[in-house]
Amino acid sequence: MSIASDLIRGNTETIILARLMQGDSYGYVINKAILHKTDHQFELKEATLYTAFRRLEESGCIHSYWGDETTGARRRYYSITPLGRESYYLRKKEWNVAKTLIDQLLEEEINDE
Amino acid sequence: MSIASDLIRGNTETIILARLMQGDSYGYVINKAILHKTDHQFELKEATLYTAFRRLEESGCIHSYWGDETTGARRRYYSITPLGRESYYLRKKEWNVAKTLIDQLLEEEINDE
DNA sequence: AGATATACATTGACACGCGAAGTATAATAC
DNA sequence: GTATTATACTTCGCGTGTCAATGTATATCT
Repeated sequence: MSIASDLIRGNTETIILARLMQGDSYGYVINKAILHKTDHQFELKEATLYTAFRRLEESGCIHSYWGDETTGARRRYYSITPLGRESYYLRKKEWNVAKTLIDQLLEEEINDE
Repeated sequence: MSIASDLIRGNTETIILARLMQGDSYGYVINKAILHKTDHQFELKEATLYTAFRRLEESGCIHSYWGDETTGARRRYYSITPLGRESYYLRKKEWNVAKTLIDQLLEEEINDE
């Protein structure tokens, strides 16, 4: 059972930020890490990943620079900014609030009064 | 702190189904119930609610009929179908899986290897 | 030489949430 | 008696995020 797009929506950026909290990295590796961490149950699609990077950079949450690889394909590295860290904590808090509310609303209670 | 649109996305239909698991009801009351259940922290916007009803009916998860009120505004009642019940359980399962995966991915682990 | 893995980018379609505006009836206030 | 508020549903159009598809480019493996 794969995870529906509409359910990760609103979390992709936070997922990326979480990864960058551990240190600078780049798209391909971040995606592989997500795949690995979820036992291949979930992956961000490339287009989704790279457009999320754009948004995060535009909003000042991350900063990018080209790696100095002398071999292999070029890599665009990303590092999280102070604003990004702040945003990460806030988003996590929001997620936890939302999670609780949704759990509450999905209950099939027999009587709620 | 209100709940972001992108975070409830994918759950609105399940929320409605959860309400209808308790018995037939209509839009206005369902919305008030949600508001009440979450201590006014969350409500489905009218447009969202009613378009979700449309989708659910189109997909055969719910069935609607006009109430026979002799006074007040007309009410369109909804009842959940067997398919709707099935769908409700499935969506809840999916939500729980997604929740776990997302929680896992949002962890700011110091070392994951 | 051809296939596969690495690595990033862009376009266009699609779906959902929602602000805004509208319709209609009944109850309450002044 | 009319103005406001609550009840109740509907539709239009915009914004945003996901993703399939396609393309570019390099290195390694067979």
